[in-house]
Amino acid sequence: MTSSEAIEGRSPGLRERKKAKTRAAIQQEAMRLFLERGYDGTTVEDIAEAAEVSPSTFFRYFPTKEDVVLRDDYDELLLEVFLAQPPDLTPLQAARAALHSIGDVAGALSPEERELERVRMAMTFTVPEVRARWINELVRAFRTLAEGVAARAGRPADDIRVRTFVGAVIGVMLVAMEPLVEEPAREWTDFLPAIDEALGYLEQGLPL
Amino acid sequence: MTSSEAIEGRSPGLRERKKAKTRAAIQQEAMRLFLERGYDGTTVEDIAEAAEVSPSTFFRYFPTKEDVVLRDDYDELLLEVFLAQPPDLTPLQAARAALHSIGDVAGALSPEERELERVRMAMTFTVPEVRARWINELVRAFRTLAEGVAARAGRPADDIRVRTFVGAVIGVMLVAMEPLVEEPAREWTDFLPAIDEALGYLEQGLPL
DNA sequence: TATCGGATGGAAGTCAGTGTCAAAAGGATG
DNA sequence: CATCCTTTTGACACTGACTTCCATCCGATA
Repeated sequence: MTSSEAIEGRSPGLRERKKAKTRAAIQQEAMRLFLERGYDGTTVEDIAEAAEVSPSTFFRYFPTKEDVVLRDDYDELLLEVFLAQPPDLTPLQAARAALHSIGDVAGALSPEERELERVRMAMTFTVPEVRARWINELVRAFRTLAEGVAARAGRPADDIRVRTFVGAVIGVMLVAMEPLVEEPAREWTDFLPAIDEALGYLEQGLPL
Repeated sequence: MTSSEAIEGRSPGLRERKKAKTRAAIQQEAMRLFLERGYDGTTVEDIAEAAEVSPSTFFRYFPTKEDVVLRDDYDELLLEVFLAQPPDLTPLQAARAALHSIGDVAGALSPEERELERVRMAMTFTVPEVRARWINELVRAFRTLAEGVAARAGRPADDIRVRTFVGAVIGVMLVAMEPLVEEPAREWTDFLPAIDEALGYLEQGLPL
């Protein structure tokens, strides 16, 4: 047991590695097919076949078809980065700084990863059902973020002002990225300047 | 044609009246069953049977099961009321005034209508799939609202400041009403003060 | 009343998602 | 290497949302 633990410590073991590979293959093939035949034109069975697994295995990895598009690892990353910002920044400044860091991370991705992210985002904004569920993800992510903001502001997480702040940030990011609906070919990082500008207006009390 | 038009002008004709009645019956029975057995515990077939129509007719009136919950006539009402506000108000003041007017309208509803609205709202916030799609409705409604804001501010509708404003208002209303998730028995009008307070913080530039 | 067109019911089919069970593979132990 | 246990997998059957198509019915109009 001791030696095996050491091996697992270094690399996650054959079992885990295989799972990760299967998950990646499913997502990869799904995006390829979505791009080729569209989201609705691709059945779960098609994806399973392309990824060389059974349909039931598909659902073991992704609870719904939408989750193949939605599942990513950036939400928690965003939270970590936000929490790691210097404490002397205001919450809004911290949020903007965190966004820039995430943008740097995204910029350093390999071409394949970038392409996968691009298609993911295109689907997220283009397919109505997926977009609807994505907003839930956003709310959930920022609900966690509210705790960070609350800690930073020295207020309880259910404080109306904290909640208002978080809600405004959610809404602003949403509309700043909304042009993606019309231009699915763009990457979301293209919209970082727009988000930043919008957060700036928020900081100024929404001048009109 | 002339006489029939006159009649239609007064009352919409038997056919239209029957359709409205059928639509109302489906929604009514659906809410009753949802309250009784829960959303997932009620099939479309159950609803159709209770409303004495065929399942195919159900889908002619409501494209999806979720739409039975989401379909209402208040979105456009809210827009009308907003546009009718005196032009000397700022957009935010006009939004708050419009909300109050809507609250008055909701308060004047008959007990049956109130109850239906209450269940609608409870389902909207409680059932994940429905809530996800509701946010889309909200976005769509406020996309129209953006035009009103733009006109009021003397700016184009795609101006980033206008969009930011609208996005912030969406987000703020969203989180202000979010406690409905925990307390589905409440009516949404109970949250008007909270929404109003939140919009106030927005006006002040999100003090923390 | 006769006729036209929209609304309805019903049947058959597709696809997403769930539950179950047995076979296969992974990994630990002797 | 042989064995045993656990996890993963595939196959099957089933439910429920939603679509399509066609025969039928009924309100509107002449």
